[in-house]
Amino acid sequence: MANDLRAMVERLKAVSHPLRLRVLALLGAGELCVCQVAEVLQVPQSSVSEALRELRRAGFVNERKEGRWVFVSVVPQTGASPLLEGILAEAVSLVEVHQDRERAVEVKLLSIPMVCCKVQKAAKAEVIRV
Amino acid sequence: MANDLRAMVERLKAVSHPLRLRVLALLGAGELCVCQVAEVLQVPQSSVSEALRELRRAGFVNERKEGRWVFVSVVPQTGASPLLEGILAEAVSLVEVHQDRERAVEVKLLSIPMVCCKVQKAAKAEVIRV
DNA sequence: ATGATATATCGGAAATTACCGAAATATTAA
DNA sequence: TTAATATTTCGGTAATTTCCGATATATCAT
Repeated sequence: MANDLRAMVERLKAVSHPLRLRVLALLGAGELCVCQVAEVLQVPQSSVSEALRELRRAGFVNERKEGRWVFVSVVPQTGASPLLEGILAEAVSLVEVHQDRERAVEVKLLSIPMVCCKVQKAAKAEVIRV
Repeated sequence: MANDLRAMVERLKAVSHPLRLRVLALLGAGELCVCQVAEVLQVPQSSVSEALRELRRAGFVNERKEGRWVFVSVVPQTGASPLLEGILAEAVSLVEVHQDRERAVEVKLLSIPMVCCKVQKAAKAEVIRV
């Protein structure tokens, strides 16, 4: 990615969004698959997918395919990006981020990813049925 | 300002904009008045004013009134904002920012601020006349 | 007072972005 | 194969943001 002002603005835009910043901050605590992120944050999976696309475009996250799952993580910190460091450092002090990370631990203990999308769909159906 | 995720997103939005990021990075090299910023960056003065309003709202810049001039500067770095530090650290490596800062030195040597708005208006009139 | 300069706000059309359900694609299991 | 699950892309309206000229306000000089 070009090292010019426009490119930096695009990177900033990528995190100037509640969901995208939440996702990045969540991944700061460790790798997750897309469906786990959706389950932790309780948002539509398509929204998570779109958020991750932007974060990838901005060079903040990597992906790793494993079967039908896509695991995403923050790019390794080589000290090459003061911006990313600053964002993560500031984000970890936010209560929402702390809560999301606690919830991620629960989700992982519940032997998800195998069932998390299923869980989301069931929950949605429940809402409709009631 | 509240220390929640929404507030951090608002701060990020404030710099997710070419002009606003340029202004912040320019002020990182030292205090200037509004008209000097407009002269250095060669943009309408109202645009600079609006950019500064957002940067002030985000808590990135301070203002100091002196007569009819408003001098603006980056808030003192107390290490309390890793985000601001990261933004400035990343911005100083951009060629555009380097050029803007060099131009700021010229503008200050030309005994501006007293005449910089006048200069801008004259330049605009010139364009219209030709 | 009048004029000149600096700054802020306003208007409002154009461009951009957000949002999420639905549909498409991919991989695995039975 | 068919079914189930995970992910991405699409559609399309609503909401937001951008941009800058014009206008308003403030301060200083004469």
